[in-house]
Amino acid sequence: MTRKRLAPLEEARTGLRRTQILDAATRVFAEKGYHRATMKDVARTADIAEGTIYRYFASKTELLISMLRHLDDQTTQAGDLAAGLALSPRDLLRNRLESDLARLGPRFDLMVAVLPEVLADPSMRSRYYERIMLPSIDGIAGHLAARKEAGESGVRDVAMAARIFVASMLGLEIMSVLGDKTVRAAWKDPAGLAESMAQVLFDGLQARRRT
Amino acid sequence: MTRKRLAPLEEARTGLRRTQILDAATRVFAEKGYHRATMKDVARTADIAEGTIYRYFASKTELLISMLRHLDDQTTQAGDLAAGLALSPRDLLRNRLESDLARLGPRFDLMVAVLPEVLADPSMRSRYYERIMLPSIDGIAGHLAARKEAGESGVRDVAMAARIFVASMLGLEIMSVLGDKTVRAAWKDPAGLAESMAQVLFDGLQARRRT
Amino acid sequence: MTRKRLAPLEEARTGLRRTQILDAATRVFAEKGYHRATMKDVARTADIAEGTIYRYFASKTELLISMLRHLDDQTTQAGDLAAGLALSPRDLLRNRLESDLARLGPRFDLMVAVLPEVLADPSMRSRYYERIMLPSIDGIAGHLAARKEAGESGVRDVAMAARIFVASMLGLEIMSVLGDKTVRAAWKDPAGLAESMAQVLFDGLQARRRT
Amino acid sequence: MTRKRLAPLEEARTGLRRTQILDAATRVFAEKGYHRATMKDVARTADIAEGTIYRYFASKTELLISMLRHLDDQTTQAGDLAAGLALSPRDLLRNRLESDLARLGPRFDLMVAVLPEVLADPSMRSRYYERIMLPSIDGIAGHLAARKEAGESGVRDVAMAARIFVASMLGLEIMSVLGDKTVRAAWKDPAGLAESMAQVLFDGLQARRRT
DNA sequence: GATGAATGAGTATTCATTCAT
DNA sequence: CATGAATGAATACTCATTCAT
Repeated sequence: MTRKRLAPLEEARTGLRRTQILDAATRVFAEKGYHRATMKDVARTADIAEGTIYRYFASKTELLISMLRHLDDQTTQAGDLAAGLALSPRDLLRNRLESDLARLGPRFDLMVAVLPEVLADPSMRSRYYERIMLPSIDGIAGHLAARKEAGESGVRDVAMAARIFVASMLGLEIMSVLGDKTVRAAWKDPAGLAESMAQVLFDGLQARRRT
Repeated sequence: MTRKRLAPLEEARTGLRRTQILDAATRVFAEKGYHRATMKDVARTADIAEGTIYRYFASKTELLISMLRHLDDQTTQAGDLAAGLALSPRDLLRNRLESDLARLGPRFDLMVAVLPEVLADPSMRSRYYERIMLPSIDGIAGHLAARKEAGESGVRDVAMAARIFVASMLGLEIMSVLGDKTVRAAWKDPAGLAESMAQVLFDGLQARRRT
Repeated sequence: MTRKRLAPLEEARTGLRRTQILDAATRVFAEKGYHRATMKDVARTADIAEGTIYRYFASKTELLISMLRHLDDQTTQAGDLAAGLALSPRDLLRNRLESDLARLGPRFDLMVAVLPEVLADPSMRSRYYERIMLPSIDGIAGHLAARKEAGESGVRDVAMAARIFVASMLGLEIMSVLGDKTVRAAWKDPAGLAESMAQVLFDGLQARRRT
Repeated sequence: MTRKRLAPLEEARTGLRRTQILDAATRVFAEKGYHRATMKDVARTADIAEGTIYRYFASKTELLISMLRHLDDQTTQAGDLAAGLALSPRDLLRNRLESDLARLGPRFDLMVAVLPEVLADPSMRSRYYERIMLPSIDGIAGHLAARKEAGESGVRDVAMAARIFVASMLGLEIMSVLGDKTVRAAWKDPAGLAESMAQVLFDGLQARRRT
């Protein structure tokens, strides 16, 4: 009863704490890597006591999974955004890229923090793949298929094309993490990057450009 | 002294042991992740005693760095191979892809073993980037620039295009690690994958296909 | 001051709360053991907040000591009860057993909760021994001595006999805690158990039975 | 291969280490109680490093269980010793007591170390009961039954009588742990204690003594 | 050289206790 | 008075590394 009555207040406070901890963890994991980062580091960064973390997250792993869920949510939202639109492939590409890039502020650190451990831990790979990567791929594949039927795209293997598309985004993110200055600079000019990728991915590398 | 006198024999033996250990480490790191894998795991897999590893590698980190150097060497060799050829962009793409795919047997596990930890550890990121990724990028950028000058390619931003190219390869590898069946299947048919990528990356996604 | 003025009301309320907490602690300690039981467990069982416990008991240890004092009081009362009676040894035995068994409802859990920790903690052993066990022993020894003088008992070593008597009761309680079904069943029929013990302890195990 | 060949030497060393650790743990657990004793305490007492313990025992719990097994073995051996003999109940009693007391040197500390935790932990109660207590009880009950058939004992409820017998031993041990000087002194004179118990348990407390 | 037992620093996690509301 | 969120000391356990054999 009392528990339910104070719910809104409590929930707000709980949410804040969770966010506070998640943010700290994101920063620390991104900086030192999941394993090298200690719970003490996270606590210190969040400016709370070690024990407090465990009131909000059952374990270090749970912390990581919650971070994954964040990525998850954002991906879902992005997918929904693009879902209703009937864009040309080129515009889909642009739209997609710009929205991806827009979400990058929060997402980038999150990716850096989460991805290495996801790649390293077999049990997390499938989780990440199914909840985050596959929805992205399927969303794009759906669009491509629609455009192809409408005769606006000549791609033969839609499934593979969508994968190449997503792969190039992921690859660029990793390249950025690795410190490539060209990519990092491009990242700061979403429209420009979108155009570059559109050019390569859409027009291809051949001489005859789209007019 | 003694070291020098027995050099050939010793070196051969030493090389074998090192390879044996490195192979074991690659397998174990790829499977469980660098941190979750213990030196005991590596020793067991290499079928030697724990202490023996330390006769060939100063530390666990050193083991990882040696694995990085392997990737390094292979990349360099591959770069050299392609360096002399004056291919059309499309053929460069194909050539590159097929050679990459050909090196995949040994390289794939190595990537899986090494990449997550490279991404996680700031001090390794630059090492990996400069020794492995940048040479790849530069090699491709050089070709593209040459082709562009020869009027065979209409790419505007050569640096970025090369990065997108490399990024898509990297992204596909990661996707494969994550368990994507489509990519894994494609991986087994190098020529087909090369063609798919050539189509997307070279011809682009637009309606008018190159014929 | 305020404390004194509201004394009766407060005391009553305080007593209730204390009892409520003590009961909960008894149940929880008996079930999970003193160390495995957390203050949270106790609070939850008592249906109050964790912090509240500390208004009535200074610490977890204090809680245990208070439980000991309960056992203490009951033992003293029981001793007093039997003190005035001039029973035959056999009737003393029976009387004693039945009163012990009668007090078992509350005492049994208390014993289970308290004894293991008492045995484990050197500083509590003497406390328990002097306040609870020794009075029991002395009470019985006194009776035996009186009966012996009256020529009604042939026990040589009264002190030891009393100890064996008390030890067998204690041993049976422990056996019951350990799950022995025979003892547990006997426990439910106090008169029967008293008779069994009387037979063994009083008549002994030899062939010639008292009739 | 090599593993098997060095077995005898290794086994001896392993056995020594195990004993060394078990002894230290026994001492420390008996002195401070299982929970208050830290693995560091055990290591320090055994004069080894903390980590070494874990080469021989998987966990602190495992250490305790191994101690239980020791009690177990001793009980079994004792049971076997008495098994073949066809003693009168009184001599059985004596025999039993003396052998129990003889085993007390090693067993006493072990009991003190193990019993409190056994009583406190529900999951260990049954283990202790079934492996240690029940065999003792059954051994004695068997003898009593045999004697009863031979007309040498008039006990009605053999099962209960055996339990009372074992209970009194257990109770005395606990009393000794609690610091009772009379029992401790008696403990040092096994024959005397056996006689006292024989007198109480066998002849009973009544006036008419066995002639 | 090879071995693997021993080491002990390092860490996630628990839980009695405190104190602002 | 009651609450329960916050605290941080305490501790079991792991694992890279060493070194006597």
